[in-house]
Amino acid sequence: MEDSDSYILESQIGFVMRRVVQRHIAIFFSLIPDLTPTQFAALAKLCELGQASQNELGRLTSMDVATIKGVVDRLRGRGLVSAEPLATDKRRLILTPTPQGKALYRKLVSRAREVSQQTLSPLSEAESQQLMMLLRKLD
Amino acid sequence: MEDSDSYILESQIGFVMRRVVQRHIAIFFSLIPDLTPTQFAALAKLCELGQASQNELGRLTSMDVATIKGVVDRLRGRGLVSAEPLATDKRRLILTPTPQGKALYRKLVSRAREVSQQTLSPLSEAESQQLMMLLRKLD
DNA sequence: CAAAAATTGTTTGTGTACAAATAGACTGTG
DNA sequence: CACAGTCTATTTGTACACAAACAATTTTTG
Repeated sequence: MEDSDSYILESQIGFVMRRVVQRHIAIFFSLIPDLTPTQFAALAKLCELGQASQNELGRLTSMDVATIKGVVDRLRGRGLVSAEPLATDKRRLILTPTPQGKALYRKLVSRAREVSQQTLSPLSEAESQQLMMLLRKLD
Repeated sequence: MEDSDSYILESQIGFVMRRVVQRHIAIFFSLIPDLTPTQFAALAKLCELGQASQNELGRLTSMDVATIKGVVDRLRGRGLVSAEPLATDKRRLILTPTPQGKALYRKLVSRAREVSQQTLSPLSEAESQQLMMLLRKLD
């Protein structure tokens, strides 16, 4: 019966994940103060693709239309991404990384790998793989 | 050498966690549209404690001073939490859940448990425990 | 006890994140 | 071909999240 007494906030998956994400973002910032994780994700995906519409980039990086707009605007504002409307489909805004965007990405990518590594550093290799496998199932 | 080619955004712990958190928040909202996860966390912890200063509540729920202020302001605005300065230490703002706050918490707590359960539903019991154990190490 | 240090809370500014509404452009089907 | 439905992007509003700076108040310590 004492149903409400058994709710331990600290044991809830959402609470723990929020804390782990906070730690991860702090590590990211310590190694890559230049960009936020979200901005880096958008830039990385765009560099991988070479080119994409804003909407497409949002879908591929799991960002809402409003969110990706803000992120892209900031990347454009810093000259890392250029944008122009597509002639054959006037709805779309085609994004391309600028040379500076590509250069920055190349410069940061090894540090980004380091971020993932540091985040997982309390775990063994086997544990890290286990964790990734489990998280993927919740994706 | 082709170092930058081997960065797979989708395999990075940060990216995957961001997606898992997004899914969790969506589940939370579907079952508990009344409050955000953050608001519920603050209310839950305050109900557990009976009483706390704003700063203390923030620390216990892993919220920054500015964040906890916003969250508490909204809970106060809805009459779920009451606040008054502490006589013996005029810096502190003592928070207490109102009767409505307590009632809402009691009403929602079983649904909150359901949120955690649904979030973990793609995993077996053993896998869920494994995941929680691994996440705790990253905390 | 007095000055230095620490704590609590507020404010401001930037950056996600999502819902909902809108406008313009395309696509498909009748 | 028309028009209903879909897609892309923008805008607005709300809610975290954190850094940095500030004021007021303890607490520490020399």
